[in-house]
Amino acid sequence: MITDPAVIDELITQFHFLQCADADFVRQFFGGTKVIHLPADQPICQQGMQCSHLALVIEGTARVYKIGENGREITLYRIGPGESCILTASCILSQKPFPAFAVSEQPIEAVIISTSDVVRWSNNEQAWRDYLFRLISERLSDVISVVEEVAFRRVDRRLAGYLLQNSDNGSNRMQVTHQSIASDLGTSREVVSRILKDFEQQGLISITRGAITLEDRDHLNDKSTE
Amino acid sequence: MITDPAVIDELITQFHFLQCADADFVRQFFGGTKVIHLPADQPICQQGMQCSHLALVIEGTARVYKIGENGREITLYRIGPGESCILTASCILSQKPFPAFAVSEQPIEAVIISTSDVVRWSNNEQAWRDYLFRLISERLSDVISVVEEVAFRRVDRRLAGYLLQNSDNGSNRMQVTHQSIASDLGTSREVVSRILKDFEQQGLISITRGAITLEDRDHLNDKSTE
DNA sequence: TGGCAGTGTGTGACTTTGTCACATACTATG
DNA sequence: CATAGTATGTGACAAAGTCACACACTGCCA
Repeated sequence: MITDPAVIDELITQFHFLQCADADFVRQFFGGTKVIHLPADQPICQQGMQCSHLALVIEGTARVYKIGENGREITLYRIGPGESCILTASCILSQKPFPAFAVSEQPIEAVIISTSDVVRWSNNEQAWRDYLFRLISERLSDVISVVEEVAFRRVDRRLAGYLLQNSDNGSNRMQVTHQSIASDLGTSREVVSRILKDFEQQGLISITRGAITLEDRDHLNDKSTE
Repeated sequence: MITDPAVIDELITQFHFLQCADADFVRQFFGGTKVIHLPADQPICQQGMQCSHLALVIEGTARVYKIGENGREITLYRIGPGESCILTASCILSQKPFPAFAVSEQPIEAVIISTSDVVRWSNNEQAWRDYLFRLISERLSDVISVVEEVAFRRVDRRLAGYLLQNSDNGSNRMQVTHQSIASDLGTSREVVSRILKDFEQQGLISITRGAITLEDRDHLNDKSTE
């Protein structure tokens, strides 16, 4: 049961379906759910698990990823505020095991919904169902983009794009390890290190332990698209 | 408008949602749709297109794939009888352009549904919405599997598995070009040719122009999992 | 019936990417 | 300030992708 008016307010602004839904559903929603907090770097879902709850993220982010036989990882997509782990929903409704892993990256505040509510609302509440459908469509697009990336684009170009996207546009700095980049891109740490060193020698970035600073966004952009 | 009782019968057996839906919807469905026929190897969707119709496949198959900058292709999934191009539905409902290509492989018989019907039924008819949701969930799983394959598995192993899955289990024969295999796996023709020749020299398969015969399924299976 | 276009396959040289086995360097903490 | 844990560097090699061809098979038409 959620009663804190501040939380209720925040939820209503972040989750559009609560605005579209009828009052009865909204009452049910706040009556049957609760807010949880999760520290950073906690495993959320294990591959093969049966999902017992669905989480709607209010604050923080999670990363959904695959692990290969060799132990390498690749990020499928991230879940941020206003979103939810749609794979979980999909698993609940199709009663299949979760096909990937998920961990919290920043500390997470989320609404927890039981499987029975997920199923019941999916049957009864159009706004809720639209929300799920839209989200899963977006994930499908995301994952298709990942396929395109790994199947066709060279690692150095993907890496250049990655740096541009994930660095603070003002300070041009980002706190990351080569390993974490490799895990996002689905390649190995050594490859990332090599290419980064290349970029550094070309004056595009500078590298320190645990952080990278972009020195020349323009040429990096050329690299990423060339 | 669909009136042929044989077609109606076939549709009802193949599309489960027509059995769950209420009589009124079923009447609407057959009243507002029509059956089309499409020869093999016809483009169905182009990347970037706005989808104007949704097709439910009765007979035949289609291939949904991505094309990379270099012209290489990779198959995301196939659409068979009882299924539909869920990406189309997703595009219709989220009003985004289609993010891939689709072509017919065998000649296709399909039911065509207008976007307005897709949207209206999604709002009103639970059986229909469940059908779409289940299908899109499956596609998401499919595409996640593709990511896993291309990101982590070696091409020779993937190819061995591909041969086992796509050959006739009785005759052990399959009619394919190396190029078409490459396009499914997301690699290049040369790589496929080289590995196939390897397999042939090991006595696992025999190769003729446009066809492959499996000679030793057991060892091929070892190859695919080793 | 021989030539010819279109399609399918083979090959070698080279680049890029992934793997393995290390060495080295930085950082926090007791 | 020693040391364990984490982060990065490196060289040798294997796997995969690219490029520029050569060559072979098939169907068709003059």
